[in-house]
Amino acid sequence: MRDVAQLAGVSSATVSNVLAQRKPVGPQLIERVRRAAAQLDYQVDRAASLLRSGKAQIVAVLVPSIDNPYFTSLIAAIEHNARVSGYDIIVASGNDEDAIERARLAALLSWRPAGVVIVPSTDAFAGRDLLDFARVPYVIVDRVPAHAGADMVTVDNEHAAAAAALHLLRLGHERVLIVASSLALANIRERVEGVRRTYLEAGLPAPQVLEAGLSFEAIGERIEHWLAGHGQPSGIVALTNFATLGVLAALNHLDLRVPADVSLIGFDDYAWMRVSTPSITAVAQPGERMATAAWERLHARIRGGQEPPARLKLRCSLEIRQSTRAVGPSLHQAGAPDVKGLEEARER
Amino acid sequence: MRDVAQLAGVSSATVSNVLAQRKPVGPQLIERVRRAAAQLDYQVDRAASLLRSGKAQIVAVLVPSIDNPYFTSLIAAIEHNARVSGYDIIVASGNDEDAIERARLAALLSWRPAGVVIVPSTDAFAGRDLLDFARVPYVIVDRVPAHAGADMVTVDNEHAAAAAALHLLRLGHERVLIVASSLALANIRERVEGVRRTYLEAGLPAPQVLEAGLSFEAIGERIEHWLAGHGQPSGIVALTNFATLGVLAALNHLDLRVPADVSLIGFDDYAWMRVSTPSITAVAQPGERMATAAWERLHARIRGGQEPPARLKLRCSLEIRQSTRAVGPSLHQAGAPDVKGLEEARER
DNA sequence: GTGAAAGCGCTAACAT
DNA sequence: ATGTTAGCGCTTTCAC
Repeated sequence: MRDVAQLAGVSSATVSNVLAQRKPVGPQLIERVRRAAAQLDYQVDRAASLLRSGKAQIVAVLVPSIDNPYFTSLIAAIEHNARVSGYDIIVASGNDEDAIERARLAALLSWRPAGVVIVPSTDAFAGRDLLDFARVPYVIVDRVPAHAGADMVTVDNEHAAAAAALHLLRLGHERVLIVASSLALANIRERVEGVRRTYLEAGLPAPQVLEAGLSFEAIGERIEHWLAGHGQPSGIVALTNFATLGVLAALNHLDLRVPADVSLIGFDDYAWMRVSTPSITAVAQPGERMATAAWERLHARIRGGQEPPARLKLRCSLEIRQSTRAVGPSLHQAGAPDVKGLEEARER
Repeated sequence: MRDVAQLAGVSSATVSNVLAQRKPVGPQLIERVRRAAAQLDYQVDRAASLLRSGKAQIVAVLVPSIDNPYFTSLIAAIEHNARVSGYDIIVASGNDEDAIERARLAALLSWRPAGVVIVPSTDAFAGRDLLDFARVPYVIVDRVPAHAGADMVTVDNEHAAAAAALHLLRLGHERVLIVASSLALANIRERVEGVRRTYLEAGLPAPQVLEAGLSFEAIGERIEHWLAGHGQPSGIVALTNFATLGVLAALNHLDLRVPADVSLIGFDDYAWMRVSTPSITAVAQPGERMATAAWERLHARIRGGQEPPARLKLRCSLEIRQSTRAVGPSLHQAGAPDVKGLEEARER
């Protein structure tokens, strides 16, 4: 930096101000400094900058698992947004465990990131006190703890699940199984509730719920076991992408065909769902929009925004494909009025 | 740190030495310092540490794309290994472009990472000079530039592709299409060569090659177009995961059944390939082993290892599933001696 | 084996 | 609008 200052014939403070666009500087000096910096291939030493200013041009991203494509697509979108604004990202995985989440978060915070994007590993949101103590702006994505005075971006889980349920309902499915990952997560409970309410409001018994776990291998086994013990539903709603995979694995194993033997609605929307045979009807979460919204919130806070924290709920869309088919008498065609009314109420 | 030193009744230098385990310190002092640090919840300021020492406990990971599950699984595995050794990771995407790769790499290097894991965006390996200039240890993964005096970890692409080809050959497939992403990448060319050589050595004409692009939507369209113009092969080898998806999309669209109408071997092995109907025969790359090997190399260099750079080639495995089936007279059952010989030569 | 002191390269506060 | 200067918190060198 000294060299740049010398070459441009200015002080180091001016170089700093030009490069960080902090204080107003005369246009000719700006030009001289820029040229000198370019000529010397100069890059600010982020360590020194960070040490002095106390803030890094970095945002930390903490997700429950880096192996889950849902979270990695979130990371990719955040990375893109952050980069455009000149921030690098550091990532870590909480491994679905509170203790690890805390430990990883502490490590990330020691970089003094300008902001943090966090998907809590559990509803306990074990990292909250660390974040608050560090006074770093943060935004909570996807999983939402009960009480948190912070910005949050999620999807409308109940609405999404209700749309899926309504689709099955219209196709005449009365015996439906919900495959949940873990009911300890609020967003999963909301999804369960969306399906339940839709069925109850239509005057049908509430679907059964299977809590199958977080890893897709385990999920497959549990489902297989459940189906053996409870008999076959006509439709299944899988509430996560791993649950969707697990259901398919189990059905394959039991030699049950989709949608001939059982209809399936998955959660999350991936390329393979479009190309598999049959293609999979699925609830598509707006991952990119979530990431963009989260970044906008965080960026505003980083720049000192003081609006009260808000919770943003985005709508999912139901991508109807080949894995769901009509069975028995269609309630919709039969013109059942309560279902029709429900539809309008929910799809407004 | 001053507080810790005071509480423990020692100098700050001693605190530093204890915490970083740099110089030998008396066991009682170690204990006192440790206790004081714990009591005050002390964490070293990484900025100051970095500024003074010039090295961060960070490794930079640069991949061509964060949207590709192949690369994200690599990131996940690297993150895990690095974390165990006390390093955080910063990630960036080169977006499959040399210029962006260079720019992102420059940004990452300004953090003075202890090491870099890089999957070059193209064979040009545009970041080489930056890495060499920064004198930072690095390891090149997956894609290997022609000349590079650095540690490299790849798979044996030619062998893997040959195994896939051999499988089709044994099943009697003589008219085979290779769907490549981009022939500008050496690893893709090696895969093409593996298939070609296997067929040529068996006395059969070389399979045709379709260069379909990097995005899976584009790939699907190109394949559809190709099939319309060239007629239908009996078997397809897709050389990347996106190519595999693209092939499936195209076949679906043309209403061709797998494996009844055409057999398919994919590249990379994901959960959905196991559970789709039919399940997809695929070349499984040892992603986790690659990441572990890469980390071991890098870690050794970070600690000052001076062995000459080496290229490590790992073996892939062929996961045989339902998407491939025998057609016509099986060359294998017919006991064609050249094929048999080939098999032994390649599967040693 | 331990402590004292210098200084890494930058930015913020202040002076001009 | 620009320059001067102090000091961020640690690690390293050197003296003991």
